[in-house]
Amino acid sequence: MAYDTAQALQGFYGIKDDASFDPAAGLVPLTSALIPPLVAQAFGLPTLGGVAPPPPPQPLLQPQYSQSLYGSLMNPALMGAFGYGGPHYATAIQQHSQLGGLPLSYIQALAAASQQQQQQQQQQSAAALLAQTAGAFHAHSAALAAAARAAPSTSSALSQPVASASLTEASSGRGAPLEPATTSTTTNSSALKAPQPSLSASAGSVPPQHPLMHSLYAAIAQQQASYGASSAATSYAAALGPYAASQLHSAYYARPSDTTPAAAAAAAAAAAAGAYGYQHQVPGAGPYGAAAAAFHAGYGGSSLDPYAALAAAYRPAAAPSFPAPSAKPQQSGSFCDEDLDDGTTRAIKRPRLVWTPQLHKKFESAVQKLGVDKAVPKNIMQEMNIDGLTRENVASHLQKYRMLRRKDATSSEGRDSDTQTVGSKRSEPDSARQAGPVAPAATATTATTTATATTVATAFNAAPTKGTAVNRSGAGNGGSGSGAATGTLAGLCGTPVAAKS
DNA sequence: CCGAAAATAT
DNA sequence: CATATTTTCG
Repeated sequence: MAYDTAQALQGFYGIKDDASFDPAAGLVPLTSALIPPLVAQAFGLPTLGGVAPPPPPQPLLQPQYSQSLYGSLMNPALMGAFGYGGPHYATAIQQHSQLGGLPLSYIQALAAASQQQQQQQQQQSAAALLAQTAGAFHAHSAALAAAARAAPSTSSALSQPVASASLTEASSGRGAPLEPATTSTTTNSSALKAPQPSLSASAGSVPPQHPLMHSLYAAIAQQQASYGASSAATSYAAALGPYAASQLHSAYYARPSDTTPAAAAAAAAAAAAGAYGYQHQVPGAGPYGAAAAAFHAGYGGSSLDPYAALAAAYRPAAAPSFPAPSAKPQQSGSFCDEDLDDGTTRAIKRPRLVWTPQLHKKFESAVQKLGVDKAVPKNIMQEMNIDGLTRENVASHLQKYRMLRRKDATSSEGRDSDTQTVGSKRSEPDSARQAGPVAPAATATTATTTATATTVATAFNAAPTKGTAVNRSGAGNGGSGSGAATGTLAGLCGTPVAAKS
């Protein structure tokens, strides 16, 4: 029988009650199958495939502490802020972690997971491995950015991602190093080159770097070299292109409010998990992490990525995310506009918005709140008040929404219609004083509330991809009907916004 | 700014 | 290939 990831995870989670392992605390377990040997090696971890390290009885770390370490480990910038290299830091690591400075809890997670996925890992083909490696990179960047997002006093400076900055600068090839693969067909050639400079750059020009990071980059570089000519390199490179992009993006998503180490860890973990296709929606995990993951998942989508499917499948379950231009007007400008630096940096495309159920819910209620005739993009957008959401986004969604409604109305409500006119909405059932030019849809839409609502909702919530029936288990919030999810929503709405207008 | 249709991305 | 989202256009 097929290996049940959901079950495995569940079992995994069941093992501990300790806060250190509580996903809600921000530590999302990464299973061994998800951790490429390469990474393990770079981090000085014992080979996970072989000897499964016995899961230590109890975590020694204070959850918060481990999270901090985790976060800092993944983020050079953060480490700088933490005064990495200082005696305090060193001591802390030495004292609390036995393996390469990784938080014990993290290691434990790997260990536990490895026991369960050992088999699988052994069977992985070279291709899968490759894809994984790429995925790891991706995950790393996601985590990196996510962590950076919460860097204590650095957050504001993050609008100009440290790493990415050096990446772009160093990769003097003003060509299109960071180009996130414009056309799928042209991806190959250009993408093949992109990663090269990126790697060397990040390895060399990021000042305060944790030794482990060096190892990682070194290992990856090495790996890359060995794959250099093979066709496989293509996929690897392709996967790496997004690496740069995702890093830049997530940095832009930085939110001033999200500055606690815990949040950082949560975000980092979630992001990493997401990048791996493990959009395991953990209750309480920072909405930002989830959001980031959702976005990043979109970038991991190499057809060779074994986890791409999962990522896709999970995407809708994640908290809605938006390229938050940030609350600060001064910085917000830099978002979608191209950096004028010196031509080395290219404009970054705003990531595709994913209309998650939560987001759609907001949209819907906004539409209801406003009347039929007031429900136009701009108003809806304002009503929703979601950071980073653009009018275009709404307009588009509205178009689709109306389309569905119309279709639905006509098909299921042919004659008796109005019976349901129920006004779950107030404010203008009869204010149809708009005899004018208005849309023909108006009438149809007004009625059928209930009937269509369901259908529409369904249509909107339907998961995009097929495949992977795998776990959706723990997540649970994918459902449309159920309430909850409020927490996430709360996290979503934040500062008013922006985007360029 | 709106809405529809074309173009892309997934 | 079908959809979801983004862009373009009137």
